[in-house]
Amino acid sequence: MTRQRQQILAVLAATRSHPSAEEVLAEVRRTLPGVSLGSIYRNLKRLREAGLVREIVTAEGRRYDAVTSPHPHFVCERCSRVYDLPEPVAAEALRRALPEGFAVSQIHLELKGTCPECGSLTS
Amino acid sequence: MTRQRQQILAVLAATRSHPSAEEVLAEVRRTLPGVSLGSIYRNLKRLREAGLVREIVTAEGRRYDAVTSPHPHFVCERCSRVYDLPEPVAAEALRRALPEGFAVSQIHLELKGTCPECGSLTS
DNA sequence: ATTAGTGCAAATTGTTTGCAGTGCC
DNA sequence: GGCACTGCAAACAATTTGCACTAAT
Repeated sequence: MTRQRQQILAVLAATRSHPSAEEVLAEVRRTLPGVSLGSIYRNLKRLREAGLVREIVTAEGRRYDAVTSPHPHFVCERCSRVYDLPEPVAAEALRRALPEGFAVSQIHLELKGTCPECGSLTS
Repeated sequence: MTRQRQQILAVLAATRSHPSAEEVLAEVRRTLPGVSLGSIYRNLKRLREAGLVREIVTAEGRRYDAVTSPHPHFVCERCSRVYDLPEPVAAEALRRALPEGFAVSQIHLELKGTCPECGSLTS
C-alpha cells in the first residue's frame, strides 16, 4: 500500500461525486503532484481487485467509488452525474427469482433519467 | 432504412446472444459481405436513437440487443455472456422510492456472477 | 538485494468522423 | 439532381503495457 494508493483511496472515500480516472488524477495531484495517469489506473485496478473500490461503467465512461455498502445509482442522462441511492429493494427476492445455476456476486441497479439539477432546464 | 440497417436489425432480432459491434459485423457480412465496421456503428446509433435497439454497457464492452420489452440482464463475470432475465421486480415501487426531483427514463438492472456454463469450472 | 511500485511514453482497443463515391427517390 | 448512406481510412479517446528507474523492506 504505497502513498499513491492510499491517496487514491482517500480521495474516493472523501467524495460522493463518483469521479472518473482523470478526475481522481487531478485530485491526487493536489497532494502528490508527480503522479501519473498510468499509476491511477493501475492502482484503481488493484483496489478494485481488493474489493475496496467499485467501478461504475456508464455509457459516458467509467467512474470510481470507494466501496461502502452495495447501493444502486442514478445516472443523469443530461449531465452524467452519478447519484447514490439508498438500498431500495429486496435484493433477496431478486436472488430467489433467478433461474437455477446462476450465482450472483453483485447486483447493479442503475436508473437513468434527469436529475433535479437538470430537470428544470428546457433543452 | 437501407439494406445494411435492416440486416443489422434482423441479426439482433434473431439472436439472444447480445453481440458486440464486431460480432454484429461478422454476422451481417454473411449476407452483405462488403459492410464496414463504421456503418455498423453508425446504424447501431441510429437504431438506438429510434428506440429499436438497446445498448448494454458492461465492463467488458458494449453489447447490443433488439428491443422487445425492457428486461434486466445477468452478466457472467467469467465468460462475459449476457443473459436475459424475466422482468422480476416492481419497477413502480422503485420509481416511488426515489427522492423528489428525479425523473426516471430507464431502469437498468444488472446482476453479475457466474452462469451455469461456468459455475462448475474450478478456475 | 530484492521486490513491488513508479513515471513516462508508446501501444492497444473501441468508437467516431471526414471524405469521396453510390444508390435510391 | 439531390440527399442520405456507404466503405474506407484516418482521427480520437480511454485504458493498458513495456521499460528503466526508485523506494521500501
